[in-house]
Amino acid sequence: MPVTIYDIAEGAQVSIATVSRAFNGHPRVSDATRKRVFEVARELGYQPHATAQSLARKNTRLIAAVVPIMTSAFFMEVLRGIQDRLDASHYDLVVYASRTLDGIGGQLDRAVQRGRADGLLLVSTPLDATRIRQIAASRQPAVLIDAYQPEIDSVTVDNRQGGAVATRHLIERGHERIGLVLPVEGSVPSDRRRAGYEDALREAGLPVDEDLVVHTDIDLDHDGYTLFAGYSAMRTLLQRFEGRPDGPTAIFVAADVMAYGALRAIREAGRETPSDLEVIGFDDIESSAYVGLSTVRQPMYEMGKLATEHLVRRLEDPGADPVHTVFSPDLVLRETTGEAIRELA
Amino acid sequence: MPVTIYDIAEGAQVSIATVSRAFNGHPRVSDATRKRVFEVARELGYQPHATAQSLARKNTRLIAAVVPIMTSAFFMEVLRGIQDRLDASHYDLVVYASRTLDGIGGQLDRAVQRGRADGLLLVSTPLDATRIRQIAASRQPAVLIDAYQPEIDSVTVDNRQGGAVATRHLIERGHERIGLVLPVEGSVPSDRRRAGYEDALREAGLPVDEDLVVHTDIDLDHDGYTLFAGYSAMRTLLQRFEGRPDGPTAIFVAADVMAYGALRAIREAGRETPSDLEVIGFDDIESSAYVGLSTVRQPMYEMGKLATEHLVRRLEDPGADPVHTVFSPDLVLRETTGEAIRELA
DNA sequence: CAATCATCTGGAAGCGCTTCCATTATTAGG
DNA sequence: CCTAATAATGGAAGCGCTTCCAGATGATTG
Repeated sequence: MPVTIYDIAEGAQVSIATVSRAFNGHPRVSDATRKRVFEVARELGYQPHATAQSLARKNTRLIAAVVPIMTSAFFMEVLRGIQDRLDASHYDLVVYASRTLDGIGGQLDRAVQRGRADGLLLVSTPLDATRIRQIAASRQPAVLIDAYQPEIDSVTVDNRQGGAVATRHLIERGHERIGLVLPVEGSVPSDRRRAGYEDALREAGLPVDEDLVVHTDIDLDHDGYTLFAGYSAMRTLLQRFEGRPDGPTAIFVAADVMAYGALRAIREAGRETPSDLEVIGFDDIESSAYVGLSTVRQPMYEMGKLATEHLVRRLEDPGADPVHTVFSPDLVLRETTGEAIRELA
Repeated sequence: MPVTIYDIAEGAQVSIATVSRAFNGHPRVSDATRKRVFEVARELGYQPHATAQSLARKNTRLIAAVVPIMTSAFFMEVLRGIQDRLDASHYDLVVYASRTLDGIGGQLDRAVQRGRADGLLLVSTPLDATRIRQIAASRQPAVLIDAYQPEIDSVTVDNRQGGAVATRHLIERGHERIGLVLPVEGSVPSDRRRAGYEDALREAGLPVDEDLVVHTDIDLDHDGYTLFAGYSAMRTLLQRFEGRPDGPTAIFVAADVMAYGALRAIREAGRETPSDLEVIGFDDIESSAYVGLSTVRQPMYEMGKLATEHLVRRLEDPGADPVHTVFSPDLVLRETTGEAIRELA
């Protein structure tokens, strides 16, 4: 039989109220009593019952994170940031991951169930008006990561600027025919990266050529942010220009994982990176340094950490106005855009 | 004010007991009443309170997963398997991740707290006798993944066989000087992979040369299962044989992520894979197909899924004897051991 | 020395459910 | 038509804690 607060009350000859106060560091408990309580608790191996505490306190000390696509290294990094911040708090993390984007609604339903969690972290989760109302109705504070809604706190990166930065770099390297490999059409982050790509081309007086742009038609349930989607889209692009003189000499791929797929497709086609075709990605996941992939760095870890910081703060102060943090992406140059290979730190 | 079972009892003119029964699909509720209850509940937007249910039912419908090192793709894959199985159940997943191996104890403490979760999934978690007692004392069923203890259910892969399979392949390809790149000494899975490596060498009548083996001395808090650890260990190995005629012509790296690091180190040294140096890894994480890394496949997704299956089953039948499932690893041949590049499916 | 105050403690209500037991209404069986 | 089942429902206890309120005790003050 598990030991309860009653057992230790009996053992220490006090009421359960006092035991509870002792455990919660309430000041109005004499040192002698507190010591006695702890002593008995230790002997009996007492542990407070988390559920009972939750019910009585009206909070669960649980944070729910809703994430689509467990596959991607992006989410891993964000999760690390979340976890690190949470370690410093008394919150535990419930993960609602869905393999498909469609499934995300069901996960959200579970996450917002009354009495499940105290707060919500929504990673790359597209939200329609109904969902927003649902979140509001749940009265749980929420923070979006890699997504934006005016009425909810969010932490994002400036995707448009990132797209521009990547493209400008390729232009500066002398490229005029720059391919763009994208996940599905309609994904907000990549649509904005595309906008940045076009900004940079126009800025440089270069034409925007639809032929150079390819959206994946693969892995739609992940919005195409996968290795295979990048591979397959790149093949499409290569085939499109096969034997033509006006093919791209550089490619901007909207995500590092997709870029890995693209690099593979390029190799399979017997072309070389960077000599035949330069490539730049987006995200800077950990392995990209080793692959030598130039990319636009998104501070994923920091985004997760900061979002959690905001959430924890909002849990203490629910009234505040929504805060939107936008990180600036950084250009990271490596071998796939012509840098010499060098030692890693 | 959130709506409770009392509100809907009042609205439907029944007792709270009946409302509860209606919601839990209890047979002894008339159709008319059930309908009325649901109707009122819908109107009022009622949702059962998860915490209150947990307390009354004495179960949380939560599974705790303890995982070290959120970094690695290995855990991602396992987590996907867990999540997929969980989706088909009514359990949600609490993730206790720790960035360092030392931190894992603290996470475990949280995970086994009374009333926190109904069951435990422990991924690659080294357990000492104290911890095992702690788990037993918590009375939660547990399943180990990528770890073994006689008294606890487990799902593992035959690491020794995997090490042998990888090494045999290199031997068959004509190599006699085969390097071995390992994480820290003392990590159980990699020690067994090493044993397999030695098995294969002896089998073939080749000497086991300590000079060819290198353990990383980097990222010790992750047991060295990192890109950088692989990179750095490989550099050590290359330097050791610099200018010598008896250097390795092939390398077995005990984990794919480490192999990525090793490949980088090889490239930096101006050597080529596979022409100068063949490489085989262990794990077969998703990106390895794209990198063209030969490896030994560990069915990570299936391991996560099966472990969860066992756990869920044990939750219903706590008495059963421990079950130990051992998967056989598969050899996957790609470019780094000389296969021709070919299209991905 | 009575009045006031601060400190410590216990009683009891309550958090929102589930479920056992008892009760009532209904139907079947003889 | 009466009794025995059977079905549907309500009352109430209980899950293990927190916390409000009040009481008791001892210290302080004029």
